[in-house]
Amino acid sequence: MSNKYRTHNCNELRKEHVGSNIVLSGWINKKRDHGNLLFIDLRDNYGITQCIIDKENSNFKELEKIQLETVIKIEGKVVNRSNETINKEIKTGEIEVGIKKYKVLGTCKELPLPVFSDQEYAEEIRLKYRFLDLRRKKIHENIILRSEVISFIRNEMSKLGFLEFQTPILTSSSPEGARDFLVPSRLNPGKFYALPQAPQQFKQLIMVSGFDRYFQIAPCFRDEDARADRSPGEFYQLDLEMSFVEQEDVFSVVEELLVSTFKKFSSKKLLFNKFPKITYKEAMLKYGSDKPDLRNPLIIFDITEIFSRKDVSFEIFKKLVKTGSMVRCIVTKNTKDKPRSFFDNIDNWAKDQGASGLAYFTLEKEKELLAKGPIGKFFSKDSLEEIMKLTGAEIGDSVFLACSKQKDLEKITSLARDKIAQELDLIDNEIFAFCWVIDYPMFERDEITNKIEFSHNPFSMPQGEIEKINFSKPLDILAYQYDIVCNGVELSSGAIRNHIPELMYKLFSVAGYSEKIVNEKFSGMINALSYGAPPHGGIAPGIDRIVMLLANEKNIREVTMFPMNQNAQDLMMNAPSNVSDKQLKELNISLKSKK
RNA sequence: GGGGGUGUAGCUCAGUUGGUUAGAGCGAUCGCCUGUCACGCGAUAGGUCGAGGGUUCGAGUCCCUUCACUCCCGCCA
Repeated sequence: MSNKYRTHNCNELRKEHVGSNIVLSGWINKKRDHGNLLFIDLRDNYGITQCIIDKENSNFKELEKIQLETVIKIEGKVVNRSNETINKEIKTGEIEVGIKKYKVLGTCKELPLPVFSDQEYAEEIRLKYRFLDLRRKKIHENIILRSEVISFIRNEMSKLGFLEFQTPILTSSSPEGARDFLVPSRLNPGKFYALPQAPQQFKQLIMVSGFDRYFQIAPCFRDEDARADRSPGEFYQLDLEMSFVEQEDVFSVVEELLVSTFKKFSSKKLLFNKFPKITYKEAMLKYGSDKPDLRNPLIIFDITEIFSRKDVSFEIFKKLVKTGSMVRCIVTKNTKDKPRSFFDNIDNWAKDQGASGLAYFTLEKEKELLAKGPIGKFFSKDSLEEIMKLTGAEIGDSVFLACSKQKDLEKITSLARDKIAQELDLIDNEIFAFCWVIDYPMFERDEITNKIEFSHNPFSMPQGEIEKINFSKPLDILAYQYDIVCNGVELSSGAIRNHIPELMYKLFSVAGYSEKIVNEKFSGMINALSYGAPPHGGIAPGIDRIVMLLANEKNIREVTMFPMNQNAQDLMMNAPSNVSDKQLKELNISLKSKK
């Protein structure tokens, strides 16, 4: 493409263009002014071309004064660079453009943050001037990567026989799950739409409508507090759903897709091409978390039984165990020679995390097996042998122990597993370790209210033969509910859905919802399921997190073009903002207090 | 809602035990410089030390309150 702005882009010119007259347009990335000779690095989306002008040219004085990031058009001639002046860092580094004429296309004020630098800047300023920030190399490339990943996924999904559909953005609020974003309805005063937390019900309705395989790069809106890996407001999922499938069918589609995506867009190795399956229960025991980082070789062991032995005299733990606490431990290989500070640092760190600390000892053999460390003396030789049997620990290894009630114990051992692995540098940053976490429980008991609640998704299919499910023991019911985890990041969750209305009423009644309420809140769904629904299931991998892993970023805002800050404000667009009284009146809304 | 961290020039940061007129690099402005690619050299401008209060002869520094940003917990079916 050649027009009045350019004959080439800023990454196109090579040796073979030497001698030709060309037109380039772009931003002034950097100037190097030698007084009688001026270098200008002209930048566009594609790259950088060095342009040069000297005092013989009448434009020289003006160009010397021009601000960085001004958009200009340059007419000139491609010239060869001598060997010593070739720049191998850029693709156009063998040539430069001798400037004949130039024109300013867009002026630029003094910059609030430099564009050409690789330095890190405060997010507040980056988000306020996001359009400048996005010109910077790294984030510019991240956003391009995101585009390429999405278009690759679209293409793959299409090849796999999935059809892409859009679903409504204005929908109804649902009682389960996260806090909704609400939108007042002008035509229905006092009533509200909700933005979808996910197209969950719609995608099931698509299956009931007879479309066999659906996908969508779907925006999801949840009004919850932010984290580094969680944008406030909105995020994107690769939402997909399939009819007449079992869990394994969903797994094989998603594995194929993720393996090809990660192989295409990253040089890091996949630890498993076939993702291992870990049950929820096993994950909580061995890793203390339902999003285990399998790059980390450390495993948590339950050794509660040791503390009912007579030859163990660690009374603090023994007393706690009698009142229902458990003891779990992490074994580190060959750490007997680590300095005392290593152990104490971890102990102190655990205290900072709100735990009572991490007790530890090291297994050593002098005349006979013994435990060294502050609590070593409380363990007999036999009890140590039993611990070694339970955990696979060997002489020279150290054992870190925590004692608490199950939930706190899981949390602290999970954190400790990460912390200790970091301290010992056990995590290989150059791999992706995927796994499935399966067999989630259908229900859980709320610790505060003591009520039975859905633990994940109320629309999931319970496991086992439907006639034989024991609803009087709801906590034992498992669901066909699954997550994909990669490097400790929860990438997606999905389920085989419950397509049988009677069964759904039963499950909802366990969680305290009457048939009437279910009919009211999920009328669309429950009604649809009563008119011939196919068995179906799906999953929804998070696009932002996938790109985050591929771009090797720890913060989701580094792969999001226009993110909000932690307080869900858009500093560039000034959202949220006040609205006029007229708007409020139309919506039949009055504010309690106005600022 | 709770805990941690940060806040000093347009940007990135330094600032000792509380002690004179708060510094550096980049950027800006002006001058010098024809082969740089983080060009170099010289000069100038630029500060409510986040805000408010307190202690003190004296506060960027100590104390209290508060605000903003960020990380974490809660929350996120």
